[in-house]
Amino acid sequence: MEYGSLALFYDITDQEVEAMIHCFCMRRCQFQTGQTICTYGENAGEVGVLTRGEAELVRLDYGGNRTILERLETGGVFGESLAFTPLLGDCVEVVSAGSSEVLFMEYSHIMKRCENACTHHSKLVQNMFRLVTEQTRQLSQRVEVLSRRSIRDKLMCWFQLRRLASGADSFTLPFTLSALADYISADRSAMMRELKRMKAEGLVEMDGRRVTLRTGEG
Amino acid sequence: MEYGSLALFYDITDQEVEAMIHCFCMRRCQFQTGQTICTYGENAGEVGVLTRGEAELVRLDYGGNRTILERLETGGVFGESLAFTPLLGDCVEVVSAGSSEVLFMEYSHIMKRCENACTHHSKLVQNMFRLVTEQTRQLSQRVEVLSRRSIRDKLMCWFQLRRLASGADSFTLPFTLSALADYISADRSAMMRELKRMKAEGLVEMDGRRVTLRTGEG
DNA sequence: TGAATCATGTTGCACTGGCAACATGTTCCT
DNA sequence: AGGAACATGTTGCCAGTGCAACATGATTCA
Repeated sequence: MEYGSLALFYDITDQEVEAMIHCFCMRRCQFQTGQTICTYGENAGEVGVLTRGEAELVRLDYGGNRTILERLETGGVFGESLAFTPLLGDCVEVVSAGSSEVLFMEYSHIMKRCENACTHHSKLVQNMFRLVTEQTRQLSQRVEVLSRRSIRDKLMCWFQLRRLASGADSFTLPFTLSALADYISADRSAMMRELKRMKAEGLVEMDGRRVTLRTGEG
Repeated sequence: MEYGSLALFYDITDQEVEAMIHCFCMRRCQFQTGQTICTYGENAGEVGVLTRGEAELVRLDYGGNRTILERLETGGVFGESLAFTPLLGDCVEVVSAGSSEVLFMEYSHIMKRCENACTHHSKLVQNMFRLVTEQTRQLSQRVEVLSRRSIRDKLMCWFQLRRLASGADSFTLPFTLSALADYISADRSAMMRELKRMKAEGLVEMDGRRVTLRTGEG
């Protein structure tokens, strides 16, 4: 097992990780498609790392609607203490997409300074920090987009963020148009309509999921 | 100076903080009302702590609109590496509200493990971690609210989060109704209209900024 | 290969909510 | 006390958007 490729264990040797697994009493578990990896509300003090496979952070609200809050790739971390507080009546859980493997650990164990002040321990904390910071960045970008009033403004805002990230006026959507509608929290058909208008006005060009912005730095 | 009361320095003695100030080459600065404490884009590697006073994280977009992204109290931390990436053409800055004092430090200094593996250093990292985690929670709540389609749903979602936080069906708005409209990213007058309807339907009661929810755990 | 499921694309209709333009109450500053 | 600046409250108008209900192409699975 190469742990080094996982962001959480960056700059920590596999031996050190093995030592921590033992020292922190981490649990390693396997999951299959559709299996619930964890349910928020239970084991709130636990943090998980996806060491293999993919998973989805989904919410089931009391009306039965299913929302994908986040898609987790290998290396992704999750845990109630890290982010989402479910609304009363809602249920948030991490579900395995395909076969996956997860390493569970106690949040308090990570944060508590251990007696022997091991180097890898503080590296772990720093890595965790980097991951949470990155998530914060993602979230504030989403807030940025969602706080626009119109579908057009939301799209333009998001496109500009993508352009900034890609460094070029052309970039490829990282997910489907339906998912984009979810992301900007708009009706899909209304979004399609607006996209069509924007294309007609020459604001953007689109070829499948390839987007080209035709605006100055607005 | 009692640093212990600041969340960033929790569980670190004032002597240790003083030592770190020296060791990390932190800069201490004073500001008056309206003075710019820092501008995102410059000194991206710096983190600041508000050791006295209050400040606002504001955005000026290219159209000249001014948005308050966050209000910082004493103990608040800010820094580009922690959150917001300004859109191209936008300008994000921290502005002092009243007289304030700020301690600046290098992000890399905090994260880099120092040679002498000092205890207070890793405590600092842990505290910083807690702060960022808390911010993540705030942001995901805001996303939660903003992703609702209608003003009514946004309000109800936010009210329910407040209820959850306060533990009672009654709670007081932490800011003005105008600011609430900004928070849910809706037109103020439209929000007032919707609030009136909700009151008429008996969903909520309002007396000034005192809100009472009249619903089961929806 | 056929069926099922999903993504994309389109349109009509109804209504929400953004905008502008007010009035009044409250707070704060000089 | 007078006035500026702000918070609250209200209304008419209508563009934009959500919703429902389709059609068609793409992908997946048995």
